[in-house]
Amino acid sequence: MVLYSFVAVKQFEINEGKMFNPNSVMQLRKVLFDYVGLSPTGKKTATGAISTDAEVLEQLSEEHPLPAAILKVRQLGKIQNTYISKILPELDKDNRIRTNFNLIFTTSGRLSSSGKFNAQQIPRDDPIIKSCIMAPEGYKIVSQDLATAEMYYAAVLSGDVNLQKVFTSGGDFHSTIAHMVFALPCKVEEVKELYKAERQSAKAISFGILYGSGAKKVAETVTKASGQFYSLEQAQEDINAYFTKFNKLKSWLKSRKEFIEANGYTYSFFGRKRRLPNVFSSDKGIASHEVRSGINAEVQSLASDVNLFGAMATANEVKAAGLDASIFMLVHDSIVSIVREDQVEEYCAILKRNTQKDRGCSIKGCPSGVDQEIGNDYSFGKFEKVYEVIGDSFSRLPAK
DNA sequence: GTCCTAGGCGCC
DNA sequence: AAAGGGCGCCTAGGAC
Repeated sequence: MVLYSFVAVKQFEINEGKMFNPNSVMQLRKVLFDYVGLSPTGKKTATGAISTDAEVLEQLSEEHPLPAAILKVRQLGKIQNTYISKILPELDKDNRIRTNFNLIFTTSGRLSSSGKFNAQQIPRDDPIIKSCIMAPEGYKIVSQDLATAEMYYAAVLSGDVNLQKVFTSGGDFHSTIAHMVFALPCKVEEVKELYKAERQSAKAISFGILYGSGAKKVAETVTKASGQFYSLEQAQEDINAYFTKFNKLKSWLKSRKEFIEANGYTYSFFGRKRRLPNVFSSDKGIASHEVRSGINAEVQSLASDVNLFGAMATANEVKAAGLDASIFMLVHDSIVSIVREDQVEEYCAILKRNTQKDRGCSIKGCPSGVDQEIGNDYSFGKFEKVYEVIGDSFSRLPAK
């Protein structure tokens, strides 16, 4: 194993009298900062200790090859321990694995999944793992998700007509936003290649709004996603431009913040109460965190509820029509089903219609978009270029 | 052996 | 001024 040929690791093992365990954060800190002599990046954990997370290791890998080796150990270990070695031993006699979908555990109204196998954290870009979920002979797997669901409902709730226009105009969501916000002198379809950085900026800001993040986080996200340094000042400038264009969204966010701060709770569109007592905390950090949670809850709850209503309505209609189709997973904004081959077309139409139904929270004349995929397994045939060969070994390629 | 926290990381 | 929302599971390490 390459890891154990590093001088620093050998020295650690001699001095500490034990084998280096790369999964131990405490041991890793010693090796990186005491034995290799790297300088901490400044990033700290929640409790104030020196962080060794993926972002830190990526940064440190510019100084020394060891951090990259640790990253590799973590990536492979995650897949091995969490997925591969979990699935086979937990199979029932019918070769299926059964999990829990918890209906009342989350504050937003989303389901959660737990037990033998968390069905809501299957690696999205790993076709090997995803292809383990197979339809039986004569059946297909149908997966449908709501396109940019939370931004759609942010547009509905805020009543921001400019933001709603992004959905009525069709086209790639983040490209359209970038095109509008930065007044890009090209067609929307050209944004993806001509104005990559602007699109990434728009995307990061959109996500940032849903989560309540600021310019610092936006700058970090864009820098990481683009591989190009993107300054705090640039991020702030872009955020300002964003809110200039979507000023109704801005005022809605502000009014929700004020309501939450004044009342210590909020209600989602369909009437789910979210209690937020920490807004009254004297700790400003805790109080502002609570406000971010509250604003996010309104959007997340609505998007989730719409998906759940769509799933229930679909199940009812499927039952009434006597179709051989059943939903076996819900992943927050997606519905995954198993459908008899000859009924897939009919099923997809039912699913789409029931999901896009106007429940009093749609943009007029523009239902939320849905994306459907159909396949023999959950990888939907995305199998190419999973491995590369390195010498006499092989390595998993980075996802997408 | 069980339970807990910390740190990290998979998903939306 | 700054502020990343919601989950569950992995291992390490320590308390009991």
